Amino acid sequence: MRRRFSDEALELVAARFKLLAEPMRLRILDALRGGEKSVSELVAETGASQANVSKHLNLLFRHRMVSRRKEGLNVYYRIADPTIFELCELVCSSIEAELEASRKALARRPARA
Amino acid sequence: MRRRFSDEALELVAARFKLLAEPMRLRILDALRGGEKSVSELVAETGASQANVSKHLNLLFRHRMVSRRKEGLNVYYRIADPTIFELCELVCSSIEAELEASRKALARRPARA
DNA sequence: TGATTATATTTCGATATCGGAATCTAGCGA
DNA sequence: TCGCTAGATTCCGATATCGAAATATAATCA
Repeated sequence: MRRRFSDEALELVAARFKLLAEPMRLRILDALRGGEKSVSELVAETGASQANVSKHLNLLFRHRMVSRRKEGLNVYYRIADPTIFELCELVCSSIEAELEASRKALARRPARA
Repeated sequence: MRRRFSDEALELVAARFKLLAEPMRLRILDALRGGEKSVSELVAETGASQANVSKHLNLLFRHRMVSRRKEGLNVYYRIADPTIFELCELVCSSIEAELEASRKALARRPARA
């Protein structure tokens, strides 16, 4: 039981991953890729309800993944942590590798059962 | 609602992140950093129950994050997807940045309230 | 074959979190 | 001041998943 990481450290890392473990949050983050957007724009772009988008944005904000700026009635959100996209790219290539492996495993199956 | 990613693609990416969003799985993966280990070794090293370790390993295996080798009564697991560690390093530095930002925010508070 | 050991699987209760619906709040304009 | 609009918050039911406990399976050995 010799441990490289403390429980708290692991909790922090896991919490970070958990933020990205939600399709809708990923969609929101992707929508922000091009620059800041208001909540309504994000609602329009994601197809989710306003309440939902707002909740997700708040969560991301509390973890400093996005930052925000108020202008009149609107609130504009933008990506605060650019490592997000590196993470997603790594995961994407990892998934491609996994799918490719699955494909090959299927192809390796005896031609005539 | 112009979308860069399909729903399925986002589900896949989110599922991948979800795998890493569990402290115990991170601990197991970290234990495998040095090379393959048997289930009992992992149980000893993580302090979790055998059933739990087994379940986590199975989940990781089904997603091809680890692979395994049977030898007699033992089953040896090893990391199959090395991008895991890159992911964790990115997240760690991102967390450090977040904590540093929080620290500075605190320090910026008026000296005498 | 029967016992033992390593691992896997199933069941279960507790907990977390998503999305929907309704409501609240703040800022702007008439 | 009133009403409208953008966004935030609260409450709720449904669903997922963790860990614990018990049990099952499989490989080895006596």
